[in-house]
Amino acid sequence: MVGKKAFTSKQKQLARLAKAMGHPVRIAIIEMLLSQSCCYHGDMSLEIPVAKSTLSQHLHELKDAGIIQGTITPPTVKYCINKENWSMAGKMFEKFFQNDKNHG
Amino acid sequence: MVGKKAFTSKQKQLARLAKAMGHPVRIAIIEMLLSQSCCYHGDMSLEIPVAKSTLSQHLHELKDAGIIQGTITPPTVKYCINKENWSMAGKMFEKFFQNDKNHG
DNA sequence: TTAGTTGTTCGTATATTTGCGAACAATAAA
DNA sequence: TTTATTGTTCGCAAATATACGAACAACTAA
Repeated sequence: MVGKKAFTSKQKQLARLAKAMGHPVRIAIIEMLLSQSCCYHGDMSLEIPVAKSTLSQHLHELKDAGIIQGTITPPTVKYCINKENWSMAGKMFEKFFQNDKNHG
Repeated sequence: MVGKKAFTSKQKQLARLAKAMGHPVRIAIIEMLLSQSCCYHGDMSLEIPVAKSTLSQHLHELKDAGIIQGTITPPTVKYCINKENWSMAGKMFEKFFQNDKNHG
């Protein structure tokens, strides 16, 4: 039990982002938001094969991970990608896949 | 219940890869393998703060997802990144983050 | 106020994940 | 054969994740 290191915050953050993307429903949500700039729960509900309550849960998880944002525009809720965080996430994954430790 | 589309195999594959990366232990494993070319269970066990049986489970998951490979070299087992699959995964994530539908 | 629309939260059930130690398997060494 | 080393699998417990419909909240329109 000596010498074992705790996880770094980068490792934890990357894992958190990956986990948030680790479900087909959430991949589909992100793709819709990326391709249409913004979308409404109802729109997504027509395309994605889960109950609206389940969709809401997945949206909540993506929001929690910082990947998307929601804005209330009664009676609907408009979701969009959190562009700043999405860009950061993209860079993290890029570095990870390149294992590029010298340009960070 | 009309008009809902099943998930594409790309969506499912990306979600599967993301899910496999969605845990700090598995991120740490991949980082070790990327930086040292190859590693042994025992080496990783000294660095990563989980029981050896738990580590074995995580290695199994990464193998299942196609990210790593294991070769028995008695009495140890040598793990390495499945470079071909890793490269493909990198490209999938790259496209996803760029939402680049015109160059695939 | 009463309906209607949209989306979230609640309550519940089931499935999966994570984790550990014990037991096991495979091999090498004595 | 016995012992030691390495790593996996088993058995179990606890925590999370997934999913659904019902109920609810917030707002708009009649």
